Amino acid sequence: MSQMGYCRLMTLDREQVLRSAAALLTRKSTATMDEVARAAGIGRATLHRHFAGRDALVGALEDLGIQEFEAALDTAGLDEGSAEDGLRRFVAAVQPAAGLLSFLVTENQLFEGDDVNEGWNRLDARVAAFFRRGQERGEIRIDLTPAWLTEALYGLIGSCAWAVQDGRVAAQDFPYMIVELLLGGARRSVEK
Amino acid sequence: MSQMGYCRLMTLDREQVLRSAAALLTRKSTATMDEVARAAGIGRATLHRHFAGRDALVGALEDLGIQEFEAALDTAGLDEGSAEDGLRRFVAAVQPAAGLLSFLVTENQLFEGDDVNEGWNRLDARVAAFFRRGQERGEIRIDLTPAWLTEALYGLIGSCAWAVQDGRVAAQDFPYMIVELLLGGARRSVEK
DNA sequence: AGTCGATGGGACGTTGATGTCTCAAATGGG
DNA sequence: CCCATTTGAGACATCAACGTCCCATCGACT
Repeated sequence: MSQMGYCRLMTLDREQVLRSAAALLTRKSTATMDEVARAAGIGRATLHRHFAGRDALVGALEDLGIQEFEAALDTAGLDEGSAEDGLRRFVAAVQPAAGLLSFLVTENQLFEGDDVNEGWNRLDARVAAFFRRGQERGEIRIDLTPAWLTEALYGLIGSCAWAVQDGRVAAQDFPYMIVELLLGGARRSVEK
Repeated sequence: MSQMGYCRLMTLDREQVLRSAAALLTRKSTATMDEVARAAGIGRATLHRHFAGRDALVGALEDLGIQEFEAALDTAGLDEGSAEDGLRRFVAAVQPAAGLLSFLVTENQLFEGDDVNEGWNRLDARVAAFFRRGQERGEIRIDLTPAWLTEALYGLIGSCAWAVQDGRVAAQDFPYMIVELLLGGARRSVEK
């Protein structure tokens, strides 16, 4: 009747399975349930005991991604200091989850928007609000809408995550490449 | 047995089928062969007479995308005038094919890189060379590698195409949003 | 040692997409 | 007006992935 130890072990396993599934699906988004199970070192039956099906797995992955994204937003402290420093801290904090986020974004795109997880709306709103505050404080251009800047940030995170995986960008340059391009742009100006 | 819906449209050119397939797969990348056929206004059998299978269809779509991408590069005249003007012309020229390009990029990502169409390498090389020339002429920052700028351009094109499709960005702002962000960045500086 | 629960492997049946085939009907040219 | 070609629709087999189930095995706790 020792439910305590039993439950804790289960959740740990579930967490590990989720991590390895994220790592695999990040690289191969069409991976089979069997491949996911093998990658986690468990049998397909056990995988189905943890997650009712593929939808449930992707759903759990979605929750995990949203949670990590939100945690990155929280720990970054977007509003402390300049917009640039806040964004730099955020991108650095979100880097470990970048691949997962990229996977979830494309997964969401081909999902016929019935019941989208409202967590995305909350995150979008936080990021867009960050850019809007930057505009109000005169740090961010006003001719680029917060919605577009948010979308562009996601796109750059996904592109850079893929470039890192392909070896075209060094992992340590991830935050620099994204923030410098998003904020500073590629144009070489006199004062820089 | 008069099928009223189909009498009107006679021999549909392979080109037209490709166009409608591109338009559909851009929105729903997992569309069925049957859906592709219906979207083109033809039967599934006829679709198979034009393209041996799904792989052949995607391959033809790939060739079409590469061709349009290259045509955009040619008509834009990247090297005429400043890098900014060249990029602006190119993004405007590539806008009609942006959705297709986005589809092909993600399709290529989940493709286990066996025999990648070498057309992509050629296009990547041209774009990267454009950025490199901009660096040599002092117009482009040298701390952002041409490979990353190329990747970022693709990412921004895909993100903006999706944002336009979702109504978050006006179609007429497509070139402006991309070029301004990629070259100028979001930071509000004094001289701007 | 004995028991209980979890695991993994495998064997199902089901589903959805694919590719191939045939045939009737429609089209267009001669 | 007739005939060759093309088309759409449907039937059919195939295949891969999914989801479910069973059972032998293993590990942990008593």
